Amino acid sequence: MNTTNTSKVRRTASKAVRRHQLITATIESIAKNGISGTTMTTVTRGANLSMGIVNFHFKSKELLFQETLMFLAEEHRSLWLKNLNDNALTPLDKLLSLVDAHFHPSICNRQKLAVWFAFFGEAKYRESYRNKIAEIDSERIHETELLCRSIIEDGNYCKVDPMMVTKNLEGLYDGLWLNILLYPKLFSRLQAKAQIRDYLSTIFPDHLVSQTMPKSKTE
Amino acid sequence: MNTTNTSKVRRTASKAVRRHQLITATIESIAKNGISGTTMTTVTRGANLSMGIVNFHFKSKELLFQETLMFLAEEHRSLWLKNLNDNALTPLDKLLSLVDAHFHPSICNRQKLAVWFAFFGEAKYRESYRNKIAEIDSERIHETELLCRSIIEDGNYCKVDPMMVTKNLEGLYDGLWLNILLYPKLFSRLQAKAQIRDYLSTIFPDHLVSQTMPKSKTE
Amino acid sequence: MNTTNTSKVRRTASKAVRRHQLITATIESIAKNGISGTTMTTVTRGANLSMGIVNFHFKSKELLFQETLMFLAEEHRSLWLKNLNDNALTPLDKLLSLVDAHFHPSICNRQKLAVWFAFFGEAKYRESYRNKIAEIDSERIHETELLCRSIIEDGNYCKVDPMMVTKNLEGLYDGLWLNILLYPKLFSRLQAKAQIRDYLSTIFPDHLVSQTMPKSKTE
Amino acid sequence: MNTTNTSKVRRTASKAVRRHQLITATIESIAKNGISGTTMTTVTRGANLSMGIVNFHFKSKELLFQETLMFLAEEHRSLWLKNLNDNALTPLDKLLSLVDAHFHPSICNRQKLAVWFAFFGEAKYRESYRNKIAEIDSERIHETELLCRSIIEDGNYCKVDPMMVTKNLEGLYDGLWLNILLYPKLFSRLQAKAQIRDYLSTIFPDHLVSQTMPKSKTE
DNA sequence: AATGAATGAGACTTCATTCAT
DNA sequence: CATGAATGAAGTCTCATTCAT
Repeated sequence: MNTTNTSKVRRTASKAVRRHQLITATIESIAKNGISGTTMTTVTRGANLSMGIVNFHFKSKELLFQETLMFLAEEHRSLWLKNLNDNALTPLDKLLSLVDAHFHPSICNRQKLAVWFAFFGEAKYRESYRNKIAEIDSERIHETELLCRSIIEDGNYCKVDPMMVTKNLEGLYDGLWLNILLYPKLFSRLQAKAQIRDYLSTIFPDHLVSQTMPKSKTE
Repeated sequence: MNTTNTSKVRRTASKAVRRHQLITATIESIAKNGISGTTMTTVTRGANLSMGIVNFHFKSKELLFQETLMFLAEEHRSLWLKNLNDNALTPLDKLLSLVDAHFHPSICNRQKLAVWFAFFGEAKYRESYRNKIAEIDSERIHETELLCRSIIEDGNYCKVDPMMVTKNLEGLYDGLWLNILLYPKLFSRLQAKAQIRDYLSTIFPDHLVSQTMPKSKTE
Repeated sequence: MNTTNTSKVRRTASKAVRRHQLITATIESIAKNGISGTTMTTVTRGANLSMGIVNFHFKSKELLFQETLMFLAEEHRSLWLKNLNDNALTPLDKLLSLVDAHFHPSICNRQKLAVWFAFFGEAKYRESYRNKIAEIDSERIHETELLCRSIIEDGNYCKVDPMMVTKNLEGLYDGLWLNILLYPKLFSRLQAKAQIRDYLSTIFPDHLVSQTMPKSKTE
Repeated sequence: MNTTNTSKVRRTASKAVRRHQLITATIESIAKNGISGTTMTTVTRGANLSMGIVNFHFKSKELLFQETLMFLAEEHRSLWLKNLNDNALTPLDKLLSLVDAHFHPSICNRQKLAVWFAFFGEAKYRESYRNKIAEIDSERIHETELLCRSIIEDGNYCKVDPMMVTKNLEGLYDGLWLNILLYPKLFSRLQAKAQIRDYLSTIFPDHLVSQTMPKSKTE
């Protein structure tokens, strides 16, 4: 890094700051107005910047959206990845930590969920998603399967198929997210975590004791 | 191209026919172009009709979309409702039939799924969804819970919470739908059914025998 | 007339009836919705008829409007013409009768005034107006001038210019109509008649005695 | 064509300039094409600008029209108001100046008259008119009445009702405007001024000497 | 004669992008 | 780097007119 030329450093920093500022404003706007209601104006006004700036820092609205999607994906990945390499944790702890990452307040809030499903909902962004994020999903699926395999081996659950569990988990993540987004009064992230724990306790009864869901416990 | 009517013979079809024709074209267009890529032109061209006709039969694009959503919801509901009142079926059969309804080819195909998630993805249509379809969802959740209760009672599964199972099922429906939509190569409706059966066989072991998933069997 | 062929007579009658029905509906719609808010739909719905019928009885919306304008002009003309050839009346009586015709309830009501000024307001209808109605206006101006000349001669008002009076009267007709249309709370047709009488009493003091305006006298 | 700026030099004019430019173009278009023939295209093309600009500077066509009406009203008001507070003038001079303001070339020309009557002719703009301009009209009527009262007192015209004169004047303004608009060959603003002077000379014979109308004198 | 579903041109409006400042 | 006025393509909707019935 050129640490002597401060102006250049500042400029570079400024650039990253602007981009982050715009991505944040994009997330807020999509959550509030939907994808079709999100315009260059809603984004830049939300960021307190001028209209023309998006085409300067990103090349087009299209690319701004793609980078927003990437930002969410990376943010999510870095969260569930955090405890995965911690050798002090058991496979079960790691798995539960991975589950919890999906329902962490920094990920599972109405704004972010709204953006995820906004992208899921549009054919062209699904394409983007597949191109850019499939790898992250594969990685997580693979890690999950390995963890399940460890737990199965450890508990000698001969009838449990690790891939089946993995895919059920993947399904539950998305489905519970959607339910939380659609019916926030009926579904919550705490309950979602409890539900998945309940599921896992049925699959791995010797590792996890089934317990009744917490009723409106504040975290 | 218009395959049912030749060239000029297309004036003055019944109102219901036109409306259905336009709803079908809307589903096709949303699946192909996404909601934001679906215009009056894509819809009417798909139906081989003129632009102005949508505002004639529906009042606006907005209402066309709402009625399209309602159409899907009713179609889905009538399918899962079909076997629910058949007294010859056991509660388990009914529950499995309800599960299968979600993955019936007439419901769980790329076009229809694309439309469902298109509506889920836009804030304003989520509002529509809640207003119009919450009742159908409540009804299904209630019926599912009753069936679970019956099975639990019958099998004396004292540790199983019927509501927990119900909510897990609801989550799995949506989550597996999304996975099928996102990664059609990796997830299929047959596999989805098998996964849910696997889940249920863990919950209700005396009713359902766990079995390995069929590997890429064409239906 | 073919009085033996009743069906034919009825048809002919029916045609005139339809046309009148549509012209009436046009007047009502223009008064209510303005010219730009008047569509084939508002007209035909007002007449309780189907959309296509205007293009049958008139050739186009344009011609319907022109004939509506003509209808108003003829109706107006026949009213002010009525007493003009009555030899029992003095010139002054005839003049006053002509003035009163402009403020007769069948002419000077909000609906009809709205239509007159709708046509005055649009360049293309002003053209129509000039082409079709200029002659009627000339006729009335000419008659008015003759009457003024008679009264001037009779009263020996040597300083009064009959053309000046005529043009002032013509100006007052339209101007008071407009004021009635714009500010119905402040201006009324009774008051308008009184104003013009007041004006005439100043011009022809020996024929008309100046009198204070009637205050809210119901006709 | 754009005669003030050459070719490309037209970006970023001040907001007030653009607004005035568009209002002027609106007046020109309404005069030429009528209100219903005035579109965003006719206006912007007349101003040598792009279509989208109207919705940028005004919010909608509707608001452009309302501001155009206000512009005319203010322009008119500032003209007739000019001499009203000049203490060097007699009440009669003031009254005549007020009359003349209505027939000043900057006000009483075919373009402006066409726009006034376009607004008078449409129900919805009459409503606008009442909401926005009634106050200006009341102000003028009040001032006129005061002037008449002064003149009556000064000349001891005990039989003259100041309100009656005022309302006749208001009627004559509009009526003569309309005649000039409809029959420009037969009616002129000079003649209109002469007519009103003639009327006033009959009402206030000691202040104004009746004189024969000028025959086609060019100004 | 009459109907009204269907057409399609054209209106208003929105908005991503450009570019002079 | 940043601004925001300006552009113009494209979208939704209206509506006079047509024409099979």
